[in-house]
Amino acid sequence: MAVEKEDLGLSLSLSFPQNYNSLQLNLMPSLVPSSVISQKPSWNDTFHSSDPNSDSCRADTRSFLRGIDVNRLPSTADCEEEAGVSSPNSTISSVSGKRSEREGNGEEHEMERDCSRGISDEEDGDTSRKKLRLSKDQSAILEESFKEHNTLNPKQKLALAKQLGLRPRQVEVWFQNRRARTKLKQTEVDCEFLKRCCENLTEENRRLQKEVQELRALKLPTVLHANDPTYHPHHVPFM
DNA sequence: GGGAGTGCCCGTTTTACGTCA
DNA sequence: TATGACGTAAAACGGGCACTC
Repeated sequence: MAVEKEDLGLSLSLSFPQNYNSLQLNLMPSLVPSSVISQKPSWNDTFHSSDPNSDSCRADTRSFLRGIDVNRLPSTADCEEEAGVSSPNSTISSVSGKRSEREGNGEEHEMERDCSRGISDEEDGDTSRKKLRLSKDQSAILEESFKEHNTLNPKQKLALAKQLGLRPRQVEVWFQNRRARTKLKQTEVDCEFLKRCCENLTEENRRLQKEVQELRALKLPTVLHANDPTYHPHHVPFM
C-alpha cells in the first residue's frame, strides 16, 4: 500500500468529560479537517489565474481542455478507440465521452505522450484496463500536493501530471480517491468521538443515578413523614 | 427556462499485492 | 518452495448533482 493509514497523519486528542471543547481532530499535518477541506488552497498562488472558480480560469480551461480523452493511453490508445475497442467495463460513450470532451487539449496530449509508464502498460496488446501502481516517489509528491491543497484547478493538475509523468486524469482520480479516504478517515474519527461521548455520558448517568439513590436514602424518613398525616415528631410508634 | 460543458462526489468495479494454509 | 484462495488497498469507472455560461 502506497499510503498507510498512519501516513494520513491522523491524531485524535480527547479529553472527557471535563472539557469537551478540548477535542482536537487533526487529520493531516497541514490539512485541517472538515471545515477547511473545501477551502481553496493557497497553492493556487503558484499558478496565476489559479482560482478554479474564476471565470477566466473556467473559460480558459474549457477552451483549453477539449477533444482528447485523457483516459486513453498514449499511442496505442488511439488505435483502440478507433477500432471500437475499450476496456471491458467501459463503453465508448462512458469515460471517453464524459471526460474526453472536457479534458482534451494539446498540452495534455503532448504530455501524455511522455507518459512512459502508460505506454508500456498498454503496449503489451492487452485491451483490459491495466491499473497503474504509482511509485513511492509519485505517491509522495501527490501527498505533498494534497497537503497543500486537496483540490486542483486544471493548471495545477496539468503541472502535477507533467511533473509525475502521469495523465491528468490519473492525477484527478488520485485526488478524488484521496479526498474520499480523508473523508472516510474523518468519519471514523467522528464515530470514535461520538462513541467516547456516549460512553462518558453513560458513565455520568450511572454516577448521577447512584448519587440520587444515596440522597433519597438519606432523606427518605423526612419525605415519608412529611406525607404521613399521622406522623408526630415526638410520637414513638409501636414496634 | 433549458441545454451544454465542467468539476466533484459517491458507490462500485477491477486490479495489484500481501498473507496464509 | 510453489501455488492457489482470500482479503485489502487503491486505481479506475460511471452516474448524478450543482454550477456556470
